[in-house]
Amino acid sequence: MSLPSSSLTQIIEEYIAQLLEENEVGEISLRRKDLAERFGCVPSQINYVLRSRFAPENGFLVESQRGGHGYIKVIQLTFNNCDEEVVHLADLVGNAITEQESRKLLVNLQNRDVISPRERLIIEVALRSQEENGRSLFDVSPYRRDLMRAELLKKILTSLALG
Amino acid sequence: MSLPSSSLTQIIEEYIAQLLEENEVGEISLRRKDLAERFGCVPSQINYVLRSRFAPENGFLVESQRGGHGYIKVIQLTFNNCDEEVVHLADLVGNAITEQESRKLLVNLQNRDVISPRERLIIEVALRSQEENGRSLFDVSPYRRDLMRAELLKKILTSLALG
DNA sequence: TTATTCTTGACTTATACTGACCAAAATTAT
DNA sequence: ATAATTTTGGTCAGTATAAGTCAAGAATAA
Repeated sequence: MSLPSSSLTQIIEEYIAQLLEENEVGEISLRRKDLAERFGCVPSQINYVLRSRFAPENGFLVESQRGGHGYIKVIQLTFNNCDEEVVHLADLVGNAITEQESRKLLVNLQNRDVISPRERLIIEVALRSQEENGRSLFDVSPYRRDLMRAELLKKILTSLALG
Repeated sequence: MSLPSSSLTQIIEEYIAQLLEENEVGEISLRRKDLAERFGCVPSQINYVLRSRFAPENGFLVESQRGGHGYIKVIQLTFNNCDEEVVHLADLVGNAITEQESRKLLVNLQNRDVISPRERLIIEVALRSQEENGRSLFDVSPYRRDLMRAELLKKILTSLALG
C-alpha cells in the first residue's frame, strides 16, 4: 500500500500511457528531447522510463531512430486471447519448473490455441538456450535452473497476456 | 509538443516502395537525376536512401549502370527455400549483435512479415532476459553479451525458418 | 541500515543531408 | 577507328541533429 508518491518517472509514465490511450492505434511517436524539456529533466530520464515501464515484459515494443528526424515510437500490443487465463497460467508456472513440466505446459497452451506452433517453438528455443548457458557456461545448479526457467516462462507468458 | 516530422529519406523510400508494389515483378528502374529533381534534393540523396532502406538486410538488391541511358534497378528479394532464408538471416545477425541492432533487425523482419508482432515480442523478452542475466547475475562482459545475443537470435530465427 | 529505484550528466553512437570530386558508358567529332 | 564530349551514376567526407549508454550519486522503500 503506497501513498500517492509521484516520482518524475511515474508522471512521465502516465503521460505516455495517456497518449497511448488517446491514440486508438495503440502506437505513438515521441521526441526524446521534447519530452525531457516538457518535464524539465535530462533526456536519458526518458530512456529510464521506457526501460522500466514500457518493456516487452509489459506488452510494449519500443522502436527508435537517432540522428536527424529521430524519434521514439512506443507500441502497445493488444491481443484478444483470454488474458485471465494466461495470467492464471503464469501462476501455474510457480517459482520453479522443470524442463518436462514446461514442455507439457506449452503443448497444452498450443493445443488450446493460446499460442501458435511458431510461438511455442520460439519459447522452447529460448528456454533451451537459457538451460544450456546455465548448465555449461555458468555452472548453475539444477534447481536454480528451474527457478530461472520459471522466471523466463512467466515473463514471456505475461508479456503475451498484457495488452 | 511537435510530432516527429517525416524525413525526405522516408518520403523517397515510400515513393520507391509504392512503385515496387504497383509493379508486379518486384523490380523497378529509376533515373537518379529525375528522382532527385522530383524531390528537390541532391542526387547523392538517392544513394543514401537506397543504401539505408533498400539494402540486402531489408530484402532488396540494387543494380545500376552509369553513362548514357544509365539506370538504377531495385529488386525485391525472394527466397526459394528455407535453407536459403536461414543462411541469409544468420548472415544478417553475424557473430555479434548489439541490443540496438537486434531491435532494428526485428522491426525489419516484422515489417517484412517474416515474424508477427507477438513473435517479435516473445523474442525481445527472451533477448532482454538473457541480457539481464548476463549483466547482473553472471557478470558477462558487454562484448560477450553481444556474442550470446547473436547466438540466441540465430537459434530462434533458424528454428522459425526451418520449422 | 540496507536495498532498490530514481535522476543526472558526460560521453558515445547513429542518421540525414549536402556538395565536391570521381568513374563509367554512350554519343559525337575528328 | 579514336579521341573528345556528354551523360549518367558512385563515393566520401563534413555538418548538423538526435538518441543510447553507463556509472555514480540522491532519494525512497523495506
